[in-house]
Amino acid sequence: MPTADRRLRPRKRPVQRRAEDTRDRILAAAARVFAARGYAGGTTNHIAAEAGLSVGSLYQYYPNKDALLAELMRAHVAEGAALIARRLAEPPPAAAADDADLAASLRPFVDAAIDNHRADPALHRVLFEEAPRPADVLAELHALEAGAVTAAARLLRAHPQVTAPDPDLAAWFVVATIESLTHRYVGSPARGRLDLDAFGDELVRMLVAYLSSPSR
Amino acid sequence: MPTADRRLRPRKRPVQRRAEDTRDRILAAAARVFAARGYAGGTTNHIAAEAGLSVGSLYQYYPNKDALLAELMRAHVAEGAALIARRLAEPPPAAAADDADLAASLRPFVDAAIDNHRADPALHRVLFEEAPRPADVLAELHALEAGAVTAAARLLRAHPQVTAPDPDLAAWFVVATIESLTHRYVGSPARGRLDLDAFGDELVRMLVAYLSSPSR
DNA sequence: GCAAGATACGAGCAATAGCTCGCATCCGAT
DNA sequence: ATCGGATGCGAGCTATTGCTCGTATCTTGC
Repeated sequence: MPTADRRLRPRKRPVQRRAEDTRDRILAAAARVFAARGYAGGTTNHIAAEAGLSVGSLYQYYPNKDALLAELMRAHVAEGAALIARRLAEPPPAAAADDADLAASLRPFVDAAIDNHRADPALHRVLFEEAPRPADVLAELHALEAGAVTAAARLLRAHPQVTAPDPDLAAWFVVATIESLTHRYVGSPARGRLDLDAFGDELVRMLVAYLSSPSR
Repeated sequence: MPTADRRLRPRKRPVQRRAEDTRDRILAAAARVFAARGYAGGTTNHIAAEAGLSVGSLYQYYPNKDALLAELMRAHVAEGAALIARRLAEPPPAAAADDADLAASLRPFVDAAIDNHRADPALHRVLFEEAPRPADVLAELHALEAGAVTAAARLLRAHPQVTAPDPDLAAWFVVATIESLTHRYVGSPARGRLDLDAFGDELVRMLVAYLSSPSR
């Protein structure tokens, strides 16, 4: 059983170039091992071996197994945030009809979600489902989601064809739907019958229909 | 590390009344312990203690830890199947407009999903996210989902106001959306701001909008 | 009341995990 | 060239886990 609460941050700052490489090698190895063997099955000895190092070296840079996991989570979350920021920064394609406009606005969110899952679905699953998530990482995650919901709500308010009476609620639904369905899609047998682009198209279609349906 | 592949079925059929009670007590204790401490953290000794028994007794009825998990999964899946069957058997409320009709048809699926998650979200999470899922249970799960998709597709074809060009694809989206969003909802901080009924209503609204949106 | 099987017990075994620590090796500043 | 700190090593300690097995207790049919 892992020793629970210690520093989850690296125990030592590398000062030589060599050490920095080592640090990265360990983290990369951890990603591969966790993805392949799961959290419980991915032992620190496996990770060290995969990195071509001894356990001792591993523990010079990471105080315990959970620290490795936390670092991977942080990296993945940061990458996700960067991904969506980049997508949003892209100039939106010229708008045509109203619906097309809304669809174009939603597309960056969908594409970002797809990108974030496509890279390494197995690792993603281990990080955000199987593994125990330390409180601070969970908080970071929720903050990220809250940010996305806020951004989505602002976007919905700016689009006149959005008929949802409560944009905040609708925004939560939009974000949750994108995240959840993408996640489910990549780990589903349905993937065989439907390629990623078609999936994204259909997802956008559903959201547009939901948001611009005649109000009640 | 758990011994991987052995019989996952109980090792001994109880013949006395007392034993049957014991079997049930063990399973109930396992549910509580797994829900509270996760899969890895829920040890067989914990479970035995929680059941007020010794480990030896536990192993008279379940050959190993994974068998307990498999049994819980089977029970949960069976309950889910029963739940949806019951909901579908209920006489649908009298139809009004077309949209209301479609909404009424979708409602049983949504309610069944909500029921299935509401009972014990923590256990549900452990069973279907954290824990290793044996192949046969996974297959059973996929079969259940495939069945739901088929039923949904049939339903969609029968509803004239459904504009989706590909009912099979739409059916997958409907089932995936219901399952995933419900799952996400029960384990989300958003739950505070939105009660279950309102959630179900909004979910149905989204699906109706998606399915009956003007075709493109 | 009694035998025989069913049930329950729990100390302890074997396996394996996370992690330490004393020592070897390497690198860079002087 | 050398010296000191940074880096790397890996046998092995400690803790814990899943699980066994010999024994004790209870139930039931006669």
